Amino acid sequence: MSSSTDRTAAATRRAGSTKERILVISRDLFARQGFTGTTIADIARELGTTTAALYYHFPSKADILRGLLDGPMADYQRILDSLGVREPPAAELLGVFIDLAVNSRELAAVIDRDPAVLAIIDEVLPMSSQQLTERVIAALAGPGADRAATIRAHAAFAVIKGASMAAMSLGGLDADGNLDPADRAEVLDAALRALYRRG
Amino acid sequence: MSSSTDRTAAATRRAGSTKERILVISRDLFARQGFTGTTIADIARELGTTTAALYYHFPSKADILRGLLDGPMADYQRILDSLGVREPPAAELLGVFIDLAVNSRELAAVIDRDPAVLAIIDEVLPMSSQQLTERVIAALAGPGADRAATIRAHAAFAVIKGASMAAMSLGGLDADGNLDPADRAEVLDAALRALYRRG
DNA sequence: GTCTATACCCGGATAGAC
DNA sequence: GTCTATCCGGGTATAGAC
Repeated sequence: MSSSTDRTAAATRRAGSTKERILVISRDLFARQGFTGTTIADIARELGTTTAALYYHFPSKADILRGLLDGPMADYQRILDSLGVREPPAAELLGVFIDLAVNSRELAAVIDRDPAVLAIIDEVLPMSSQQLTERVIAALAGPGADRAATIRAHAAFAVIKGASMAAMSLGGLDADGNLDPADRAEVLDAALRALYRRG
Repeated sequence: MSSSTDRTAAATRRAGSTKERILVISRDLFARQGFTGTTIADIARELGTTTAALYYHFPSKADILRGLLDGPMADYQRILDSLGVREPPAAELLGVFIDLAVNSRELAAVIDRDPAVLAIIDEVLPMSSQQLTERVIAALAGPGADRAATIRAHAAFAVIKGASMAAMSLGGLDADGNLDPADRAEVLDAALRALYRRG
């Protein structure tokens, strides 16, 4: 939520610049119909212009997606980098990922739903998105994790994604777009229980 | 399976009928590239024929998908129906879903990844696929479940899908395509811990 | 910055011969 | 059952006027 807010005052008119409006509209449509399932005609219609006008602001459909992704991607990258410096406790790391999932909720669904999106991401990323996930799993599973611990790490990660999405669609967001603290705690606890065996 | 199977041993070569080969090839390609990301030409190439030949066996691309889905769909439906008769303990229900996830592993990814697939499914189904999921969540959460219990049910369901996929990609399948019993137990335990609060 | 018009391609599907 | 040839629609993108 830090990187995505550094807009210049000039670029921020009352309703936002056209470029920003396009991003907002696209984010919404991508979330509902997927990236491939959304046409630039859809976006243009919502924007109230023609498709040609869109291309004045963005050189391609893929660039619109990139514009949407680079905020969350930077956040993700920052988390990954911090893992190299110190190993945070699992509870903290899981909490960070809940917040990331909530902040990029419209994109979260799109990302691991559309193979075309994965291709675009991998095009930009230093490492493949699969490697990215593996890095997180490794951090959750801890050093020298055996097969069972790795599976549990995947389980915990799945809880983060699945249960926070569920909480949000159950109406767990306040006016500012933050997850209800009780819901957040519930998700976090479930993830931690999945991660650690009893006893 | 009486009259249709004794039809000319010639039609049933060692590798199976052309129709079956198309299904196998398609399942594979859909899993790797997604449904929308796979073209009829892709399938035809793999099959060693032209696209026109494909249309002798299937009237449309969507029908190929339907051919792949109706097996797992029937399984799913059977589970749903059994819920009406008796409420199985959560551990049993979760176990059933692990096996379903494993048996339809190539399709599992396709199903909740491609919006186009959801549309095709909803076209055939008596209830929407969203309602289907809700039905399972309700069964897992138990009668009179509050908000927190519902979130935990989603968490457990997410573990089933995420962790069994992970176990499989870690090489947890034997020659017969069954999940390693130890892995299965690990996934099931994690799901149960996610579902039930400690104490 | 936005328009009209259109090029261009690709994917699904069909016609009809063999 | 499979082929060649082709249609058709829709989707991205561009040209050029205003």
